[in-house]
Amino acid sequence: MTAPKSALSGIQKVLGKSPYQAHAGCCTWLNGVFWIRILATLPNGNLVIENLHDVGKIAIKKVEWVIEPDLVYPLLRGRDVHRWRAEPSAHIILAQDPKTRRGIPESVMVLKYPKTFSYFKQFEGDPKNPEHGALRGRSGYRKYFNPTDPFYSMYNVGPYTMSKWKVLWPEVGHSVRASVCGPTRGKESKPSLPDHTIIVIPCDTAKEAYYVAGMLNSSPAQIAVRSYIVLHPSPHILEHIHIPRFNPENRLHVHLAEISRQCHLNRGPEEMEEQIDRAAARIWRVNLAELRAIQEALSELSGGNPSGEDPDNPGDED
DNA sequence: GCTAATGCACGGAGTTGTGC
DNA sequence: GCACAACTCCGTGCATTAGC
Repeated sequence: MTAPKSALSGIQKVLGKSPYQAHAGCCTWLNGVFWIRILATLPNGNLVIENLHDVGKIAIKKVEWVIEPDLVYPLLRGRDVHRWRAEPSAHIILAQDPKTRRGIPESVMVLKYPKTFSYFKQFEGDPKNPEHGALRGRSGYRKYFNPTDPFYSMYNVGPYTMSKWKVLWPEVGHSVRASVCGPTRGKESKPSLPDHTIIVIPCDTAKEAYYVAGMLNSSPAQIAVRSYIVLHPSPHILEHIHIPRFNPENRLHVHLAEISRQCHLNRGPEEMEEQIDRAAARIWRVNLAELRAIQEALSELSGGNPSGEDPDNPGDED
């Protein structure tokens, strides 16, 4: 760990193992098949979709298809998650049972979701000699699944993936840019699913999610993270940053959750972030002098941008 | 307009944990 | 101690930006 000396005493109060567990998002190994754009909704509810054929390194043919809406979820990519903001930019087809951690059996797919199954079928590849760029040829499928498992099975999909309330941050970057993501509003009330470049903490309630995001985005947590990671703020962060379990009876916790919620509504104006820092500092018992030292050190590390947000991606451009 | 530098996301492989 | 399962971590290469 490297950090300015003046900030060390404050940072030490933040360190420790967290009771929360973080997970990577779902891994497809062939995003160009599973990631889609919805072009239209038909009167019977079915969706006209186009695969995001050009998102990945592996060339995929471009396809327009009609599928059932049941297995389509909003997709959060790394670029969709910012500090205090997470907005899905595409959709993903999840033909997976989070409990068995296998794809939905083909026999069920044929009966219940024949259009979605036929969509996948065109990308299946030769079962005996699966080529690169086919679903059966995916490195992960070959490594983790049997040829008898559904050929559209995915990885890193568990109950946490389907959690209604989540705290997320992108795995790529020099800091944690945390945001809360709840169920989508309106007709399509489905959880947004993170891709595998996003780290997820499942939460029971909205308040708990706002509390955890507030703690992670606070200056004490930010500097602790930045003092030891190089590029990938992965789930291991919670092995080092101690975030006490949310207690709805604890007024400090509830207060922090409320400010964090306001930051999400207002995209984190500076005066609110100062309140976040102070509330988080009280929870960690970091005194005011230590907090000031941390904020100054963070400002130096960020080149005068203590929030840790990318200067070219402030998150309030729209 | 071209080249170099930088940032970041995708895809894959290594590591750790668990059960027998 | 071994085999298998689970999943995190990171290298590579593409896209974007900056400098000339």
